[in-house]
Amino acid sequence: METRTKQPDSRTRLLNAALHTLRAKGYNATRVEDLCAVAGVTKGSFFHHFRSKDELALAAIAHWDELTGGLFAAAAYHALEDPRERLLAYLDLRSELLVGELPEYTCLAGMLTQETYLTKPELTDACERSISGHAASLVADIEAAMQRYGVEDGWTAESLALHTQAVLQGAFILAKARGEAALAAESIAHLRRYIMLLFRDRSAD
Amino acid sequence: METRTKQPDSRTRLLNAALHTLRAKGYNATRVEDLCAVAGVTKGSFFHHFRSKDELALAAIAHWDELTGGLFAAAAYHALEDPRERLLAYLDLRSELLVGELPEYTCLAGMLTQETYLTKPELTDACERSISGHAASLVADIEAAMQRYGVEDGWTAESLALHTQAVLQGAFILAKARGEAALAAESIAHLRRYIMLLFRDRSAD
DNA sequence: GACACCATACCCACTGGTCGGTATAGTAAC
DNA sequence: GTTACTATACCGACCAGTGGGTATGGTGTC
Repeated sequence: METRTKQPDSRTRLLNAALHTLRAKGYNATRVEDLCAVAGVTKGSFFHHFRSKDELALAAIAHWDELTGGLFAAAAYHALEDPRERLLAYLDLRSELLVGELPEYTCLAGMLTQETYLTKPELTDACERSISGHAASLVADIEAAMQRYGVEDGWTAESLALHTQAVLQGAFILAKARGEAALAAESIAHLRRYIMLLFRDRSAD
Repeated sequence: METRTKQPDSRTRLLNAALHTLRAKGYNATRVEDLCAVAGVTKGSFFHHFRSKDELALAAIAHWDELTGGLFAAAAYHALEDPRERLLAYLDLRSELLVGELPEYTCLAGMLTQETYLTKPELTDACERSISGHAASLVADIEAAMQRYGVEDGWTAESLALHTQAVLQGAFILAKARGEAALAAESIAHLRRYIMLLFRDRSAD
């Protein structure tokens, strides 16, 4: 019976097409029909599943959150005992993810934020929640590290968490401008070094 | 005779309108007629001065380079004796520039890079030159600081220069997502702390 | 100083293509 | 026959770019 090479359903195919194409071309330059072509469905099908292009973008962000949320939640480093090591391992994972074509490892939320700021408030909000939510997942480890390494320096765990996201977003822009993933990796390496310098053994002091 | 409140000519008004509107709405969402309305000229005038919307964007980036290049070249901190202090003062200046409405302090090149990557190669190239050129203007100070503070750590001056730009770009995205400039300032503060940690007096070691 | 000529700047009505979205009819499954 | 989905033809708004024109000022010539 050979169930037609078991593809995901049309809706999911459209969402996956959106993840790829939106990151590659941005919101405005992506045509509904581009997505249909990539997903292998027709426009009729598209508007059956989504009321509008905007609604698809919102759904795509939700889809993105689900995928990435799962990826990081399942990562092995959460088992590490030292919270600083957990943070460093998180950055190492981010570096390892810089493989393949550029639009494959770039952040959807960061991309859309830039473009929809001021023109599509609901989209920007969704992106904000996505980024802030991901940043929030780092706060506990940062707080624990601050405690363990006796850091009391006038900055909050939340601000460092957001800073990590800023570095990643900025690294993606630089990588796009130059067309090399290596650049992004170097920026992450600088951030890693910063975290090592922040949380260092004070025993010698 | 009262020369009619001395406005710049139409071409310059269009370029200034482009700096503002492109940063606020992005390339694709900016209509030629939006720019004309802001500049107070007609579409006919627009196409008299620029062959196409693309060409205007290129001219806007050149205009941007000129303005920002002048701004940073003229900054007072170049007179400081210690190269580390020059770097820190550069970051302080970047922080001080975070005033007014968001699209006023955001980076045009970073914005356009995101959006035109893969769709408008010439524009992306121009953005890349703009960002890389600005980063390059920091390299000499970084090298001097590395020398003075005896840093030999497996990273290059160029990579730190690019990292500063990545942090700034990322900070702008976060600020857009959350709608507050304060966020960008905090990221710059983290970068400042990193540089202080990198270049610190080794006399106590 | 009057005339012819030309260049630059500018205006505005229009067009031709594009694209989000709709209407409608068809098919598969149960 | 009803529900879920897909296909195709089409509509209407929008917008980059055009074409054909005017206004102004300069320059050479007599």
